[in-house]
Amino acid sequence: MTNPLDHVFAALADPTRRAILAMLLEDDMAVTDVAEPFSTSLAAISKHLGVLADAGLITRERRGRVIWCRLEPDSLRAASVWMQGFGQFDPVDLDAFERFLEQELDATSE
Amino acid sequence: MTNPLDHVFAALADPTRRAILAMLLEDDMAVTDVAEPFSTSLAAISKHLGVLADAGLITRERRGRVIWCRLEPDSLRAASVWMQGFGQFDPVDLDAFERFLEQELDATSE
DNA sequence: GACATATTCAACCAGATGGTTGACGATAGC
DNA sequence: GCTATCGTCAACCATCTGGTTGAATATGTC
Repeated sequence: MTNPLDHVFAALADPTRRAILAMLLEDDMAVTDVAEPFSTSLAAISKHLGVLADAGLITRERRGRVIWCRLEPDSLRAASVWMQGFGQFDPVDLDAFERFLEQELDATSE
Repeated sequence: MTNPLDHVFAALADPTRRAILAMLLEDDMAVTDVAEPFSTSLAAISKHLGVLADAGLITRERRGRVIWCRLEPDSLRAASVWMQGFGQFDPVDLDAFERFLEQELDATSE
């Protein structure tokens, strides 16, 4: 009834969550470390991580006291295929991608 | 403050709106014709079209009594670049895209 | 001008969303 | 066992969202 794409796109619609994904692109992170650069509460970030996990965009694994978050890029495949089908865009332009990430991270820290 | 990507992804998060975009992929359409296959009210579809227009995904042009809706695929480019940057996915797989569209349109008519 | 068609607007409603704070459960270290 | 740390849960709040219905606006036709 609810399409997986619903959850993926809804998860991506929030700038905080996109910033979190960008951070996880670098490396796996503990929840506390994910929350550190944001001015919102840890509980709010925990909720965001829940939304990302429900969409399949990340997985969380407890190791001792710490819960590690890992990006699951394959979960974006369906959504990416959907969008490419509309635009028939050029192949991956990583320079443009870098620019977007910087722009978004700047906006986050404002 | 609000990123354009926010609006694009939020617009794509709704299955009715994705179905509308798929319909417009075929050809430009009048608002009434867009609404026809859906069981919701015309006013609801009009709101969806407003969301899509705000995100830049469609444009609307009045010609006489009728307002024509046109897909603006270029507006997906930024979002597509963002996603491809994460997944480094294969180039466009149009077969997979067709399957998604069919799946979504089936779900819409249920 | 009167009427029909096409579309939006306004007011409303129920439910989701993103945020907060404070309490709670789980684990590590002393 | 006590205590500090990591993270979630629960309750609450304001705002957004997707839907409705009925009125309003704009255009075409007679």
